[in-house]
Amino acid sequence: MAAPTARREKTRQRLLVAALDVFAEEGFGRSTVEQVCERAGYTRGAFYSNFSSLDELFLAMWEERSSQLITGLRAALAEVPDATPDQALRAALRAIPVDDAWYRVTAEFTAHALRTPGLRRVMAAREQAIQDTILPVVVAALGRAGRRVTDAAALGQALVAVHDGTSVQVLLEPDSDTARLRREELFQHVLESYSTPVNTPISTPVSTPITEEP
Amino acid sequence: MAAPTARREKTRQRLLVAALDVFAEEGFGRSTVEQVCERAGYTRGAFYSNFSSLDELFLAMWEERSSQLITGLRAALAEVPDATPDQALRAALRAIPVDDAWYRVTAEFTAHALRTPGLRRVMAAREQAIQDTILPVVVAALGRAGRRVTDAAALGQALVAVHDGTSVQVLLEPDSDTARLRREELFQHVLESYSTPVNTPISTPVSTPITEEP
DNA sequence: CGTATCGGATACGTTCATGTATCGAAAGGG
DNA sequence: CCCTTTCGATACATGAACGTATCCGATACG
Repeated sequence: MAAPTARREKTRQRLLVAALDVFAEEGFGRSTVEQVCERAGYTRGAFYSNFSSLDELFLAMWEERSSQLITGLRAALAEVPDATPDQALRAALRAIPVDDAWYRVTAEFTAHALRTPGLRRVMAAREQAIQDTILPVVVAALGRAGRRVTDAAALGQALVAVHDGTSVQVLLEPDSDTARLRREELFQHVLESYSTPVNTPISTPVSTPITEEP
Repeated sequence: MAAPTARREKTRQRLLVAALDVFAEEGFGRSTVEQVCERAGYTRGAFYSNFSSLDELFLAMWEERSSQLITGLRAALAEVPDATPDQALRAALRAIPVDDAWYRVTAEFTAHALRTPGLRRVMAAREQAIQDTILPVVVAALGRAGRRVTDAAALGQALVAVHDGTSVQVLLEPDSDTARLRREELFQHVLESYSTPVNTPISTPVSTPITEEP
C-alpha cells in the first residue's frame, strides 16, 4: 500500500501529460474526464482510480508543471554563474519560453485560483518561489555589473509582473516580434530602475522615495 | 424590424449583466445557459431569442464591458487636463480599479481568445485602443513635467503590460497592500525609463546597460 | 379596439458526461 | 507456481444541459 507501484505511477503521469494538452485545447472548464482519458489512452476507470475529480487533476498537473519550470530555470541560471545582467536575462527567458499552451492553462488556473480561496495561497507560494529563484542570480549579476539592488523584493515582484504582462502581448502577435523586442527592453529598464551604480554615491530616488526595510 | 424595441434591448442588457456575474463566479467554461438566464430572471427561451450561443454572449459581454472601461478611463483623464504624470497615473488607476470579478473574466477570455483565431484580433484591437487612449494623456503630462517620451508605442505597451501583470499580484494578497504600492512604484519607474528630461541634451539610447539619467 | 407581429415561456426529445459498482487481468509475494 | 492484491476496463443508472418547436401574452399599429 505504501508502494506507488511503477505501473500506477506511469498511468498517473500519462494522465497528467494528457491533461495539459486537453486543457490547453478545450479550456479547463470545457474539458471532460473522458477527453483526458482518451488522449492518455485509458478509460475513465483509470482516472477515478488515480484522482477524485478534474479539479484535483488540474491542481496536480499545474503544480508539477510549474515546479518543473522553476527547476529548469534554476538549472539554466546555474549554468551561467558569471553572467552579466543581460546574459542572465536572456538565459532566463530561454528557460521560460512564452509557450502558448502553457499560458492558456495558466491563465485559466489563475482565474480558478482567484475564485477558490485555498488555491490562492498555492499560487502566491508559487510566485514567491519563482522570485526566490531569480532574485539571488539577478542581484549577483547586477552586482558584477557594478550595480546594487535597492529593494530586492520589489524587483522580484516587478520582474514577475513584467513577464506575465508581456507574455500575452507576445502571444497576441505571433507574426511580428516587435512585442518580443519591447519585452526585453522593458526587462532591462526594470533592472536598471531597481538598481543604482555603486560608484555614484548620490542615489536619486524616483518620485516617491521608497527605501523600506521589512 | 430595424427597431430593437425597448423590451428586447432591456432583456438583452440584463442577460449581459447576469453573464458577467455568472462567469466570474463559476468560470466561463463551467457556466450554463440556464444559470445566466436564471440570474437574469428569464428562461432559456429568452436567451436563444437574443443569442445563438454562450460564446456569442461572452464576446458581446466582454466587448461592451471593456469599451465601457475605456470610455470611463477617457472621461477620467479628460477631467484632469493639467495633471502631472503622477496625478494622471492615479486618475487612471482610479478609473480602472483592480476588480476581482472582472479580472477573472478577462483572464478566461484571454485564454479563450488565444485558442480562437478570430478572437485574437479582437483582443489585439482592444489592447491597441487602450494604448491609444492613455498615450496622448501620458505624453502630455510628461511633457508638462519637462520630459519627452522617446518611443511612445513602446511606452504604451509597457504600461499595459505592467497593469496586467501587477493586477494578479494585487489580487493575490487582498489583505496587505504592499503589492499595490509596489505596483505604483513600478508604474513610475516605467514612466521615467521611457522618457528623458528635455534639459539634458545628451540623449541616452534605450537598450544596452547604461547609467541612470538625472 | 382589433389585429398582426414580436418576444419570451413551456414542453418536448436527445445527447452526453458523471460516478459507482463490478469484473477481469496483470503484477508481486510466498 | 499459485494465490492474493492491485489496477484499470466495462457496464449501468442517473442527471444535467442542450436546442428546437410550439404556444401564449404583450406590444405596436392600423
